[in-house]
Amino acid sequence: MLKLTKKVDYALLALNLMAKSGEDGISNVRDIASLYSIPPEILAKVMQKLSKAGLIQSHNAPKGGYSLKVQAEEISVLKVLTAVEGPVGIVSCSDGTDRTCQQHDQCDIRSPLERLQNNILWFLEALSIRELGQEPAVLKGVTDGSSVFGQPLHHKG
Amino acid sequence: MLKLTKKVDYALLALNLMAKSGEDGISNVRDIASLYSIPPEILAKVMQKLSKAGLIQSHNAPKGGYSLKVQAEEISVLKVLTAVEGPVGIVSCSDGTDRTCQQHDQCDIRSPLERLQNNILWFLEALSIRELGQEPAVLKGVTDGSSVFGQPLHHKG
DNA sequence: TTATCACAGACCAAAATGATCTGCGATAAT
DNA sequence: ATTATCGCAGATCATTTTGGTCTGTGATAA
Repeated sequence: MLKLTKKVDYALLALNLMAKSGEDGISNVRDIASLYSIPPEILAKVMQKLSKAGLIQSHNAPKGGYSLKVQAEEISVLKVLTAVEGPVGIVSCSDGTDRTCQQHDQCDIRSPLERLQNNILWFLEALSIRELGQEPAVLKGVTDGSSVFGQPLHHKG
Repeated sequence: MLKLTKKVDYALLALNLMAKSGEDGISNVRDIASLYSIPPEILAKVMQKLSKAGLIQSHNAPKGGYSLKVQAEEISVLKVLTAVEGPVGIVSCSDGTDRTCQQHDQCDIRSPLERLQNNILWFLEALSIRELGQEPAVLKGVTDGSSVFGQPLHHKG
């Protein structure tokens, strides 16, 4: 529950690798899958979804593969999640998939849960593929205090 | 993906109801299940977990049921989630369940994902059952600006 | 022409989740 | 003491989601 799927993990790993390999670096499915021990067929599907979402550019040819279509800073984790798994919603009622919710009429906790969801989405949108590849030490400098990252788990107690 | 389970939904609904019914209000499974159209057996299990976690107090007798064991302000959504579904982790590697992760050695995105996870957990911990029952208008006053709730979804663009 | 790549979809397996069924134990009211 | 009402416990099954496999097609540079 509240867990990212493996497909998303794979997508993030691949995108992070591509981000590190520079602007026009081309990586193919076979190599990435081999490096991270990912089933090639699965990664292939994931990459296709990222391509359709406009996050990466496909080069369909020998020595081809994929390259980032936009800068790593512009690719948020939320975009990746949405591209791979569809719209994100922590409550089933709020993503339009559950139109037969038995609790809908009596439900009196929707608003706060949706607010909570918006915050999570905001975080996912705020974290870019570029930041994903930063070492903790590097990230630390810009994440203490004002930034949303690196907050303590417990706000009290 | 990233979705709360129905059991958690049920737990939050029940706890919210109990929070509204006052300090020593006792509610039984049958009534709550009936009110929200929840399968009684499911809700029963959920309530038992909440009881074992020390969030509610059981009264095993006729006219019995459950009452809050601690104040609604002290019951965070994270506590509920953990009680009902076990430890929360958005990445499988970080909750100790996946000790055979094929990507572990090569994985270079763990740190930022764990940071992201900590932020989500922090939000879940910051939201209490009491706040869950507040109307949007009521909540709005204390959530604009400094508070973590009610942030805009997009921080840029 | 061919080997290497992406593209596409059907298909199956495993796991998580939701729900049901059955029986037991505690206790207040009668 | 008996009984009806409640929680407690677990095994079991169905459904959905997810992860993975298989087969084949189309594009293109060497």
